[in-house]
Amino acid sequence: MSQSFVYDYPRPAVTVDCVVFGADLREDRLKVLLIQRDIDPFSGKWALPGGFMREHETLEVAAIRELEEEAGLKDVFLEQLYTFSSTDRDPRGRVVSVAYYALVEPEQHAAQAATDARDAAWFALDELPGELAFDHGQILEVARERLRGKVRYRPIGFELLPEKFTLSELQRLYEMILGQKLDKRNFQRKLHRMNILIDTGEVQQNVAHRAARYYSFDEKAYKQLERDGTEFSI
Amino acid sequence: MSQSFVYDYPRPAVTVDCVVFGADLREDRLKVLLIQRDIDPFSGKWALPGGFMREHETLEVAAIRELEEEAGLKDVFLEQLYTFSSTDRDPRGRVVSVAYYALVEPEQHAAQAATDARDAAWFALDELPGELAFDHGQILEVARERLRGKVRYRPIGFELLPEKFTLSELQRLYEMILGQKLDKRNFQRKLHRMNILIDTGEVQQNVAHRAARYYSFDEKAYKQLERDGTEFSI
DNA sequence: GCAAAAGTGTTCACCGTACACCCATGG
DNA sequence: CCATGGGTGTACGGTGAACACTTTTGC
Repeated sequence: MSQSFVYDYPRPAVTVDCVVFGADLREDRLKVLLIQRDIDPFSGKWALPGGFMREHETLEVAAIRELEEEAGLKDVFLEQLYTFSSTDRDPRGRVVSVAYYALVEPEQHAAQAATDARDAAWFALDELPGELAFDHGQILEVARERLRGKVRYRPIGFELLPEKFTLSELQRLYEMILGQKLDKRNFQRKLHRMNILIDTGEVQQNVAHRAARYYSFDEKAYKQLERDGTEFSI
Repeated sequence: MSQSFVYDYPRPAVTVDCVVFGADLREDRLKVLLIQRDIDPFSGKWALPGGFMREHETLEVAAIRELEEEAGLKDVFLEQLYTFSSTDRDPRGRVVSVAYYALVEPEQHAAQAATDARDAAWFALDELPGELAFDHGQILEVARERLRGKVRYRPIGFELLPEKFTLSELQRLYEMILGQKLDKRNFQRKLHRMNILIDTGEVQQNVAHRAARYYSFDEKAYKQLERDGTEFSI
């Protein structure tokens, strides 16, 4: 099939890069998953997990594969971010990179190094291990901006959250992403009004204060709201 | 440089495709710029203008070049839409396509066929010339959705509009994009409140009704609002 | 004078925002 | 009993939405 492909110019390579944000509710800050490169270029430097797309896979599949290969992460819901194409972004030659981003719980996604990576770890966004490889610092900035914009207009989807969560946890997550404090009463009222929360009936156990209720997302109601184009803002 | 590139897999090709919307204020409807292909695959079919990225250009540059080569369009402000990578989207083999979109005035951007195109023309969105080549019908749908979403949260920028325009023209443009009627008084009040309109002092000439004022966009004020993250909705 | 589009205000309902106190639990 | 976080209501201001008439102009 591709043998018969008529194409006169040298082809650029296509890579995927993944910006996986981890909302560390314990430490109350956002982290990002990085891998330490073990091969040149930028051997020893930290970078976003990612790699070359293969011939028979889509970009999404490549991104999911690379995340597992390089950092041991599975079951991550990725969303396409942007495609980067500066001519000098890779010293090896012409490489176009399609970036994806995701938001997960770092505790449930223990990072572990694998192929081509000396190490894999979570880093707080204000404590990055030096300058990242390639243009990954720039990609990370674009992803942060996108995540902030996204969360402002749409409630964070069920894909991005634990099965069960308390409203305080959800609020802390929003605060981390937006980088600002929110009013507890207003936040709770707004979420309740959206009718996308299901009270699981469970409550926190063994906490030294009044136990919080656990909620889960009402996936059906949420998707219906998305279809209706219902607007939200936090 | 690219000779020394270590990469074991067959490389996919990279193309750009451009969804150029034309707001035809006279006919009160949205059009899209298409070209009729003159080479296989899909010879004779209509398609989005686009083509292969070359080695020493960025995707943006490639998109601008292809728009001029294939349809004679210049000075178009493009925004990246999405990157499509289904494995079967091109019968010639593996092709990843990065789509861009834009909104222009069709009168000021006369389409004319050129390289690889038998013809180039504007089509109303509900009168497309049959099924488009490749997955371009799908790309077009994604672009429509994006344009609607964009216009709902941000006022249409100065890049996308004539130098001078009346508020009715602007309203008709919004109505075309959103596919719904808007209230004249509410629309005008909202635009005025944003403080991004400059009254040019000019008025319509030779119209069989009260002459409308011409406005232009206050680019500086608009960018300032964007920086502030000021929210709008129409 | 008439057809055609421009321009202009008010009312209502809803929502975002600001703000403070009592409740339940473990230690 | 105290420290900790959970949970709740109200008042105000702003904005989106609905709604109709007068003005200007060319013919």
